[in-house]
Amino acid sequence: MNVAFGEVNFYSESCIFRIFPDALRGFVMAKTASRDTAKKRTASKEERQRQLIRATIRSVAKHGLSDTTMATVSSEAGLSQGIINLHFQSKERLLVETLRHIAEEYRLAWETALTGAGDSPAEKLTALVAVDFRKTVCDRNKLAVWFAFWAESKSRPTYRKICAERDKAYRREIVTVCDDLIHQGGYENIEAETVGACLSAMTAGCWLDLLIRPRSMSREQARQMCMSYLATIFPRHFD
Amino acid sequence: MNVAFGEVNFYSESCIFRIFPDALRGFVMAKTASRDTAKKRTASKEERQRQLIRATIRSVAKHGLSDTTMATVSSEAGLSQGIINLHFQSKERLLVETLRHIAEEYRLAWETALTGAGDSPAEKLTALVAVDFRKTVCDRNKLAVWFAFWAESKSRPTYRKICAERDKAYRREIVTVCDDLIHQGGYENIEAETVGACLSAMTAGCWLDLLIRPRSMSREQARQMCMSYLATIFPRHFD
Amino acid sequence: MNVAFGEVNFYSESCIFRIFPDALRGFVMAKTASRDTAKKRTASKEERQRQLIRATIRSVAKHGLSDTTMATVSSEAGLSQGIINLHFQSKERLLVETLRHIAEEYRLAWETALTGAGDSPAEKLTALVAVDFRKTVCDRNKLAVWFAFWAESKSRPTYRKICAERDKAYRREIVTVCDDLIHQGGYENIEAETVGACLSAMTAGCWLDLLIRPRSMSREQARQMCMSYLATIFPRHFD
Amino acid sequence: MNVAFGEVNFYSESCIFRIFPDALRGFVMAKTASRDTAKKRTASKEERQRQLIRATIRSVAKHGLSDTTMATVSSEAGLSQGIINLHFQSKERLLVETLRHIAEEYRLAWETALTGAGDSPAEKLTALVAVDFRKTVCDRNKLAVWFAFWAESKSRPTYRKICAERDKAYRREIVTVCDDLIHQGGYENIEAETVGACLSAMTAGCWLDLLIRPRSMSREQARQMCMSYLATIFPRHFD
DNA sequence: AATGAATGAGGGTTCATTCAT
DNA sequence: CATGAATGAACCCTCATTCAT
Repeated sequence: MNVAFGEVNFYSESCIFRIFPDALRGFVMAKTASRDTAKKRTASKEERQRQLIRATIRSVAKHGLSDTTMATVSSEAGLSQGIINLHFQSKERLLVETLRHIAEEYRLAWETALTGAGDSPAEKLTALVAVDFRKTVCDRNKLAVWFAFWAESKSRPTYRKICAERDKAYRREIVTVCDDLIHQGGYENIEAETVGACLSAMTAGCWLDLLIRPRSMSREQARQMCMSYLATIFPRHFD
Repeated sequence: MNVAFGEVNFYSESCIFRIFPDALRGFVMAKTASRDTAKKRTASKEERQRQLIRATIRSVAKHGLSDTTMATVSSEAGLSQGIINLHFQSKERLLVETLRHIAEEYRLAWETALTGAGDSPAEKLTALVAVDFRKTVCDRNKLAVWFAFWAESKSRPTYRKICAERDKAYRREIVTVCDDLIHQGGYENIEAETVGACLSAMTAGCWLDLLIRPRSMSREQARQMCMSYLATIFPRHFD
Repeated sequence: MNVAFGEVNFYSESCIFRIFPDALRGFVMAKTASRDTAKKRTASKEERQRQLIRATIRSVAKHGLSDTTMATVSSEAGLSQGIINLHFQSKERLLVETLRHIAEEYRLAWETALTGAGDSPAEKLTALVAVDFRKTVCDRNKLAVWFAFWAESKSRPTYRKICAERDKAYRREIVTVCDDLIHQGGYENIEAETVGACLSAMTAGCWLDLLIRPRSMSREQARQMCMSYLATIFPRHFD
Repeated sequence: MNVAFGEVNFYSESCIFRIFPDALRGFVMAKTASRDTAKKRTASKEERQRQLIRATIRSVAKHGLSDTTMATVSSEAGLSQGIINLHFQSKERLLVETLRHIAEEYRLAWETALTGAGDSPAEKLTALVAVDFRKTVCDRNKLAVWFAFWAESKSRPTYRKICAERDKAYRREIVTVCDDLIHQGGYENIEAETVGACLSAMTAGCWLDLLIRPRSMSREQARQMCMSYLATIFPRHFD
């Protein structure tokens, strides 16, 4: 009934431990102890959790974070009331896992993109920008979730921490790549830090536009905007 | 007791009608009709509303929008529970009025800045950027409110509308100024629209950083980042 | 604006002390001590109270007792919020005085009617029945008030007491008249008590119909129903 | 702990569908579809609703309609606060359902009585009058509820409608029976309509007395009063 | 593992009452 | 005498959580 955007190929089976890195891992491991039946149950357990996280994303996008209740989520998932407490113990934990999920998914996306990209810094930058605006990452539902958590992160250290970690890793990567490009490309007066900060800021700003004024801009246009910025900074490598 | 950030010079007395432009204006006018006592009562009424809006901003910043309740707001204001319904009828209206207030304050800020700035497009752009990062506008509490409403605006047409209006006016202005600069400065291949979009995106992105990673960047650094962007686009007019 | 039924000649000036027999009397007396100005103030004071009682009747009729608030009453009276507490100290007292008022008005009405009627028991009975269905007494607003208080009287001794007093006096009177008629008219097997009870019950039942099914019956039809009952009981005196 | 009056033989199990005739029927049917567990749950659900309605009746009788709150009802039922909204969505619906319940119970009572009575109109009339004053129908708590709703029915179309329907059916029946009696018994000058109206009015009036002056009259005395009225109208069939 | 009836704390709101003007 | 802004207790209702099934 409720078909969400980008649910296909949600993430590959192999990386399940990245998705629930902290608390759940031990739990999952414990359960996986005995073989076959356990495996089945475990799989089903994870599936349920992912299903609920997907439902949470849709609910936050549809109703906003303040109006997302256990009821909106479980009904969005087509399941019963008590299911969330069964799998996540509390609403707070569901939300945290949801944030962690999209953060992890994001990290996975650009790490994968980097591996797939060419070796040159310019190609890497292009790949990183492309990731930020590709369908699965830049899905409007997920943007709604990002902004919901960012908005609360001033008052919720837990959210802030998760966001900060995601951000730090990404920023480090982009600065490294920029630094390479600056040195390899002979761009003397440019600071990698500044370019990284500008590019990140621009991306976030574009995401905001895509979220609240979806008609004003497409994902592709947003991407080109960021590329045009790179072109002014690194004229000999982009256009 | 509760001293909020940035309450000094909240806005000048003269521009009260700009702050409550729609519904309240008629009301205020009517009440001000008869002399002294009325004036006093009216003043007190408006003062209460501003006081409550300020308290709302602090509460949203401190607890987040989901955890902002009538109790947190009224206690932040040092007043009783019923006061909000007395002045705003409902929580929803208080929130809308708070958003409207911030939006109007923002518009007023850059309009005033434009009038005070020199005649050249470059000076105007400089002034516009300066406004975005000046203390009263770029106050972290207010940023928290902006992001809170942006986050909900996908699911709340009312919020979206208010945000969109604010945004449209500002964007139009900035594009006009850029256009002037492009033509007067002889920048051929540059589109004013794109520059405006980039600058706006960058500002929003910087605001996000200032909100959730306040140690990573100061307002002044953010401003310089934006100026540096302008410098790469309009090298003969900025540095 | 709000013109109530039967507000003209609300009750004659002379019987003011009947209307507020208990608590208010001392109060009023105290205030009347000094002459002219006092008289004026007192008059104005009573007028306010009557005005508020009339407003209460309209409000109970319009909104029901559960939805009658200090606000509905004072706005119905065209006066300010605090006025009721000023004159009646509490909502409860306003309601009690309102009940007392219509009870007293009712008593006054049939007492007056009896004095005006002929000397024969039959004429008296006719007059008593006529009172029950005359416009000022059987006004639908007032019926709503009667039933509102009757409905609550099981749980409110104060209401029950006032209602009971009104009722006892009336019943005594009607039984006396019936008794006279029985003896004078030579109706042997008839008990005055029973006839009185039946007639009272019928009246109350007709009032109910007039209140909740006003189209099913007019006041005049109700009166004739009661008279037809009397005709079957006292065939030689009514038809 | 809270033993209510007249809870014995609340209504027979077989007639559950009469009690919730409209909205609930479909629901109940749907739920009863699958066997045992469903049946059990459904039964429990209905039981809860009846339990709450009984508690409502007691609360209205004890505190009056204005002072009947979700808290008085749920505590009277020995259940938690939220239970009412769980089963009836709102207080208003609980009240409406309570009125509907009493009305339906009343209708069922006299319909059953008619079937059980002899074939002659006189026997039927006797049965109808008996029902009006039998313990389960003429319970003082239920009378309090009837009068509470009648009192509000001027300002609440929903209540008025439910009362009117109940009344219309009953009145039609009683008029039919009277008509039969008039024709079969050769009572020429008597109008069935009038007798029906008188009898109904008398019943309502007696109910009022039983409610607010319970010591002045017993149910049996009230019944005899009504029978004595019938005896004066139809002397050859009653005494 | 999953359900959904039940709970009760806490939410927004109403409203009788107070009091400075 | 009269007003109406302000209070805060108590209202109805929601919803995260529990638990019997």
